[in-house]
Amino acid sequence: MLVRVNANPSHKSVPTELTALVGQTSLWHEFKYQRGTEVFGEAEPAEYVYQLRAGAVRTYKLLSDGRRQIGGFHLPGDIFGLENGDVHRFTADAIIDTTVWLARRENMFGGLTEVAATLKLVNRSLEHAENHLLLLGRQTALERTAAFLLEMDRRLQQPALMILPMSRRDIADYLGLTLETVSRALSTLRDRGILSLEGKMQRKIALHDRPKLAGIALGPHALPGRKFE
Amino acid sequence: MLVRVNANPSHKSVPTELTALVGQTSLWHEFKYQRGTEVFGEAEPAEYVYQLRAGAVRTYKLLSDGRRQIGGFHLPGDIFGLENGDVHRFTADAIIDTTVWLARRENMFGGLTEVAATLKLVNRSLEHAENHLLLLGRQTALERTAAFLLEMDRRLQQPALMILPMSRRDIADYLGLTLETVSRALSTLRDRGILSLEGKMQRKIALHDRPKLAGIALGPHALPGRKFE
DNA sequence: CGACTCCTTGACAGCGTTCAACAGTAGTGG
DNA sequence: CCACTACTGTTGAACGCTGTCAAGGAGTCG
Repeated sequence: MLVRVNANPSHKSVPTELTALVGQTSLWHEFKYQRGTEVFGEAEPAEYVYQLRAGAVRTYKLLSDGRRQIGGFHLPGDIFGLENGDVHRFTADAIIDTTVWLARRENMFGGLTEVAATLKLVNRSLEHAENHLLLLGRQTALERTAAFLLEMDRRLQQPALMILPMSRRDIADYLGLTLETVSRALSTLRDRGILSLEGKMQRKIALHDRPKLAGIALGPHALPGRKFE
Repeated sequence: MLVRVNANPSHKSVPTELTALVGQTSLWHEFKYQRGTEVFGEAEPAEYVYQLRAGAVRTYKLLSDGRRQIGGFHLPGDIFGLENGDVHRFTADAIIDTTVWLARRENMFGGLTEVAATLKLVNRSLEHAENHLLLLGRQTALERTAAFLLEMDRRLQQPALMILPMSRRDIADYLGLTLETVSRALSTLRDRGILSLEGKMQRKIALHDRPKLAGIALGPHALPGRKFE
């Protein structure tokens, strides 16, 4: 039997946003990063804008003793590296083998369309960060895990089988938890029949009850008929 | 004996930013909010830009069961209400009696200078949110409290005596803690000689050892000579 | 096959929450 | 001016969620 697995990345790219940022397509170059390698580092000058073609990227901050907070994951179609201003405020590296298109930021002339397109992207990042704040500050481990799954599900266009590129540790560092707690939360959701963990490495997840998952993500008092983004 | 208490607000206003956003000064109007009243609500259309003249404002999100996450505090000189896009993603209300200058956003013509000034402000909000993420996701109660004090100290221009407008509950909801934990953390810092809590309502704080406080905020492995923003 | 990584699960500990009591202050109205 | 109430903040005690430590299985790679 055939099931839809994740989504076709090419459908997600938004050419309008690209051309608004850097007019000529010819200024974009393809580049590949091996799994685990750094795309850019925190505090480095932000020279390029990236659009992810294939693979996955995580952006994070580190504390001096190694604690890590992942700010977000970038999936095919996403534009990133721009939401940082002139200097990167995060480190970005490839979770799996990754292909990007990149353009020098100096090729952006600072015209109205470019600044407006940048504003739109930065604003989107801000909105994501704001939701992330509520998650980290005020939600339980189970709620965070449910919210993470729903976010990935939405961004992968609700595939029948979701293939996560990131490890349990990555998820934990995104959710402000430990990998053990994430693992336990996923097991709990499995035991409740909301999802099933498939495949040998357990990175394939099938969601069986999205409404119930959303109910968990929104907290105990969220009514069944409630809408969510 | 006289000590410097907080800072003179008027020195903080940045006329350049204001005029870049809305050219004519005449388009700004003064408005007052009583302590506890709402400036704007989440999901409302963002009609105005605000500059805080006096008082203090908190912006926050609520979960359906009442859990609250404060995204930030606005102090005299700050511009806010713009970092939300077309629709407010936070509720904002006055912590104490507050005076603002406001201008209709429709008076912003979307020209290059205005969009560029907006981008700068939104980018600043994003940077703040990103640091907040690390705080909420990966720092302990004592570290969060130390970081909060340093942020306020910096924004009030390191006064000899810091007068906080917000309650322990507000601080807790900003730091993702309970008010009891914040109170205990402050007592711990007092017992260590890093600060003293003064005044009847304990909202006056004098910092005695900023380097040590910074050492706590950055985590156990931060070396003494380390730089911080 | 051996070394390594990734994930799950169990047992236990601890940090922060919850529940509670108490004191001091502000606000209100008589 | 005082009584009354509501609010704010501190502190103590016990609980519980999540972290820590540990073991074991399963997959991958050379």
